[in-house]
Amino acid sequence: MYALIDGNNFYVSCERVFRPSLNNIPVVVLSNNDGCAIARSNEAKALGIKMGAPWFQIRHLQESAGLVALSANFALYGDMSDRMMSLIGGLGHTQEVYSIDESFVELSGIPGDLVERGHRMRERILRWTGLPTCIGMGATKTLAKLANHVAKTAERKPGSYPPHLAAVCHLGALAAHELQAVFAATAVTEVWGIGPRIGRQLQEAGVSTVQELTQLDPASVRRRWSVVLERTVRELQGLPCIALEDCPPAKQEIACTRSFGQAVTELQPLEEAITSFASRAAEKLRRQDSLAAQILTFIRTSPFRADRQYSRSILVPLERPSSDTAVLVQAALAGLHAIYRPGYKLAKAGVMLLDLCPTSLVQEELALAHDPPPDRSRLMAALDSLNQRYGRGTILMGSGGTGNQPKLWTMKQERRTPRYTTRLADIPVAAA
DNA sequence: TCTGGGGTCCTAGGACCC
DNA sequence: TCTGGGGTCCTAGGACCC
Repeated sequence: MYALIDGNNFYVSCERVFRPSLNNIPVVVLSNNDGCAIARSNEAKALGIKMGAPWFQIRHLQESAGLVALSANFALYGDMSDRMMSLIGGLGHTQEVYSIDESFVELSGIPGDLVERGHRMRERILRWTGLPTCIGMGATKTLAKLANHVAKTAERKPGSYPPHLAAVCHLGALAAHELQAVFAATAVTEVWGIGPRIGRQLQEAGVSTVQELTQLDPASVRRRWSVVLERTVRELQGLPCIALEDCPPAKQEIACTRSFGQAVTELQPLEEAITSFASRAAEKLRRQDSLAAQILTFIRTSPFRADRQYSRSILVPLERPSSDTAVLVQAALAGLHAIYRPGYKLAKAGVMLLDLCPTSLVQEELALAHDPPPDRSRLMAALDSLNQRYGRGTILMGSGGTGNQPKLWTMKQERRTPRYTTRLADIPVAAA
């Protein structure tokens, strides 16, 4: 038995904890670069704002409907997430932190009324962190996800499901006819693992509700679609096919990519950007104690513009696996020089570290032709601790440009709230 | 004017091996 | 005249997730 707990409209809810004036009004949180809406309050959803809606298309709602938009404040959301996750751990034996706002919890053998336990957990999270949540429970992870969808929808849209399923929904506790009614009232596109593409194909095959999906034969689903969809069908039928991952595996690739605040055509600002992306990626790599054997650099124009398009990437193999910022930056810049062409309005660039392996498993080599490169792991450790203590960007590679002058390529963040919980200077002051 | 970032898994097809 | 079968590894691309 599994539970899935997630924060309602998570980023918006984090902002509301520190700015109660945002309660009961339409609020969206914008993606990096203030590009599009990535979180919406219920009031914003009611205005018809879709997930991912470009900001320039909805900004008129500021005047006409009192919409408030905020730039994403990931330092705040990450810290609020840590607080919420540590509470959620108390719900069962093992916990998988699935995303910034979701956890699966294994519930087998937990005595007592699970629905009541779920309601108590919601109340505790709300009282201790200020964050509203919903909880779904079921025999498999896919059913728990589905139950969570039912819990949220029943709360937000009265009449869509029986009211006693709001906020906490345990599919395993329903009578058979009640479960079938829930399945019949839910579209296949709400199922975890079914995206727009497969959803369309299912509907063309006459399968539009979860109830119809659960009646398909898994083997035929595998032949017609794939083993992935077969697992989804079996999970909906109650057979666990996806295990809980209580200790997250090391990443197999690490990326740092950004859209620019404004178009870039010159090489020099691109070098600064690529330097900073590679440095940041190297930092993440060292945090998981791994080395990269290849690095990919890419640049591209905006596919939304009518301008001449340019999009290229290049994979640069390293002589030996490394997590050294200088080595990775140098390789990334070599890649950039190979693919850069003047005259294009570039909108985005990025760096990806590939072919990762744990530092402890790296293949040693015979020093035949020349001496091995100097070991700079202590230098990197010092760099990381300085940047952690005094703030990101305290120590930079020279090709990243000096920290003082404003950079045209950095992203737009015109509406970011303070880092209330992670910077001393930003801690809110309570008036007496 | 203006459209995010960071991941995973699966499959098909080519190259190569014996 | 007549040219196999079985396997692995790698890569690119598709689909999905939040």
